[in-house]
Amino acid sequence: MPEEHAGSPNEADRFARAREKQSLALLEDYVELIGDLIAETGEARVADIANRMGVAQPTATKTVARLRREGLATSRPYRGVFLTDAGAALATRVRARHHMVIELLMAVGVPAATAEFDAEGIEHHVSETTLAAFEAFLKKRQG
Amino acid sequence: MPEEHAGSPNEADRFARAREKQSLALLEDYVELIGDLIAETGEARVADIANRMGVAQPTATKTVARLRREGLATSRPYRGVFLTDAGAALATRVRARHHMVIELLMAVGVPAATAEFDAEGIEHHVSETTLAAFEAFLKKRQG
DNA sequence: ATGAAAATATAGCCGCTGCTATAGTTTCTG
DNA sequence: CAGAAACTATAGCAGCGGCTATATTTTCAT
Repeated sequence: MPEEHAGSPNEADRFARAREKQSLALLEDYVELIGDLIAETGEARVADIANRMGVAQPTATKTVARLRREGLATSRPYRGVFLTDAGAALATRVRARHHMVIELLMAVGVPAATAEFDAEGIEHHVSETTLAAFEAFLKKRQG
Repeated sequence: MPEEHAGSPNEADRFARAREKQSLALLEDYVELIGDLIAETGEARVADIANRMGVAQPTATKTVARLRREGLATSRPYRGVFLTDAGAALATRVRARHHMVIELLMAVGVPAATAEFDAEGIEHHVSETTLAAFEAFLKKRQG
């Protein structure tokens, strides 16, 4: 018989889930940003990605390599970066969730600038269930 | 003159802030957990910490060493772990924020179990400003 | 009090995400 | 079209946070 100390849903599981979400967070940010760059300027160059992410250029290069390994992007040396179908689909989902989090935060009274800052970290940990709840809350409130 | 492409508050700054928050997240989790263990059982042993965090024992040992380096905890070999004043103060703040996030999520319609899961990752990215907004929202709604 | 069990520490491995320095390509310009 | 500038890739370093395997210490029972 296990102990089941504090929080109801197994504490270790909660932490494990948070760790897992975190490992995907960076990929989600990159995919969203690459999608934005392509939409804005027609292409996503490593230098632009690095600049917008606020990291050194080799860091961006390395992460793009990981995106390739994960099947989210393609790229040829000295050329731009492109999203695969999976990458584009992820970008779309991530962008929608990002905006929803910002809207929810503002709806409960968080100033816009703060909402944009905090959303950057929060979004990656919002589950489908929570996202649906946010959507319903916003709809009821202003719909 | 900088470009200022997409999001209003400098995008790179947002990412930098999220990375910084993330680097503190693990320490916050450990400090909160150690405080809980001491409150519940009178002491925090490495084995218990590892078990509750869902990691292997050497991982917990290593992180406790980091807590010591950061001035948040003390420990002597083969003995329990204790919080410094700074560690205890952090634990209190973290616990309060954690509960506030769960309450806010439930207040906007997220099921309790989901709220507890998602809060584990979300809490670390909630700023003081956002926390205050949550508090005001809850007060107005049910106070 | 001694030997077994439990707890902790140490060593050494891995991948990720940063970084700087430098080499190699492409692109632009005079 | 050649040299400079800009961009990208590669090499190599560091810290973090996982892991397993193993050594050490403490605790518990006989």
